[in-house]
Amino acid sequence: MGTYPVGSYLPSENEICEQFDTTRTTVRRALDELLKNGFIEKEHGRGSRVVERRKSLGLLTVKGFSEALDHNKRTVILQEPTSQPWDDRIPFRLSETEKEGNAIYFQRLRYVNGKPIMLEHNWYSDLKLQQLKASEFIEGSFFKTLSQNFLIEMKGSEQELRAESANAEVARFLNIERGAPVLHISIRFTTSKPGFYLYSEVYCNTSRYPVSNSYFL
Amino acid sequence: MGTYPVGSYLPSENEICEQFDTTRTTVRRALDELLKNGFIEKEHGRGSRVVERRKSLGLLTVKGFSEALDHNKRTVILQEPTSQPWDDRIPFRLSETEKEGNAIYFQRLRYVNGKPIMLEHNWYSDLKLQQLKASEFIEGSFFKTLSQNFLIEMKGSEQELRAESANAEVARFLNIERGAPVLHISIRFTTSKPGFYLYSEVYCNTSRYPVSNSYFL
DNA sequence: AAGTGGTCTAGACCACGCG
DNA sequence: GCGTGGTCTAGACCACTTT
Repeated sequence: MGTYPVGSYLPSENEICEQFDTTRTTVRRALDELLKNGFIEKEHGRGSRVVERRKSLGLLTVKGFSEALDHNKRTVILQEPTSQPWDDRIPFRLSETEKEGNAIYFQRLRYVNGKPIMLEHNWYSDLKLQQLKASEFIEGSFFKTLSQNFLIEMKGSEQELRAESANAEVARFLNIERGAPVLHISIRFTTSKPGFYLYSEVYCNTSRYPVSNSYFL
Repeated sequence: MGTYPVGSYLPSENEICEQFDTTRTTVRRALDELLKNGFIEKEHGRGSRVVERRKSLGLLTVKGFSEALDHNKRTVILQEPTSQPWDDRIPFRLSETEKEGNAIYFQRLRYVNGKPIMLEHNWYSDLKLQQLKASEFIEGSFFKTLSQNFLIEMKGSEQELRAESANAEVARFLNIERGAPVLHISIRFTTSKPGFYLYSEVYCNTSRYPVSNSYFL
């Protein structure tokens, strides 16, 4: 085991099989993961080559902000998780069971290289998971906390994207002029816990850092 | 074989195996495709349920505009494919072989329900594929043409998204005010033909129709 | 011809939902 | 307990690239 420089080829799938005493199917699943996250490119008949990792925020992948690379990041909690009624802004249909309870809401502001870049509103059902404290977030990451403390993993997401003019609140937090264009992303995360979803409304200043996405297969 | 209404469950994977005389692996690959395209949801221990197809443009998937559902769509060619130097606007690194030749460029304006929604600039290397005529596009689709006439399939895409203010050109074509927020998407499509990429710069009016995306696994 | 990734068959075991 | 989807082993054949 080791580290492979950008541009070099990984061992062939069959060699990796021997090295880790496993099968092609499993090795290929692992390589597909690397492919999807932009670490390698596969070349039919030639091999799998390490490519330079994409820059920019990588927001659109399910991995979440904390795992985006290559930038100095900081997150400020603007609103501790609190129980309150569901918000009209959520553009996804809530399930009946979700609607029976309240929402746990929290708000964060995320900085990249010292500049406020993303304003984030988050909700989840208080019937499915207790109220957490932001100070308990593992390494500041909500996803890591769900994974390690509750064995809840992200399975996927649906997103709607809009270019909008910043309203007063967004402009204030992102330190931009009112009316400046911001990228508004509505996300519904599905999780490994049945019926448990996370909803996020994100407002993003993309003038310095574009949001990136990759799609494979 | 038949059609399954929204909300109903598909036969189990084992039943599908018998029905089509194939194996779990293959059936699961097919179901994962349906999952990724938002037709079904899988529920561990219960089954796979047909869900209502997502609305909105579905632009961010690799499938392309023509396969987005549920809207009346029309495409107008603003600029026939022509050979010209590569454009500075493309934010992706071009390969050395691409830079040796010119680009084939074409421009399209796409309407949804009678309103202009997307302004699209497209480039590909003239060294890798001949110049096509827009009138030869199969069902108006560039991707279908590549697939059926040249056996070139889309394998994936990288995208960068920005919220911007419409400049004069974009405002004119999208019939919006200058300075209004538009979603700017830069796309690099990878294809099954080695070294052959498609580059698109898309400007999208998202005030009526948000752009949607799904991400699974 | 040999080696690579792409796809497939065949079958095992596990985790989850439900009766 | 049983059927479901999730993951894995083991191995075959094909398409593509390189020597």
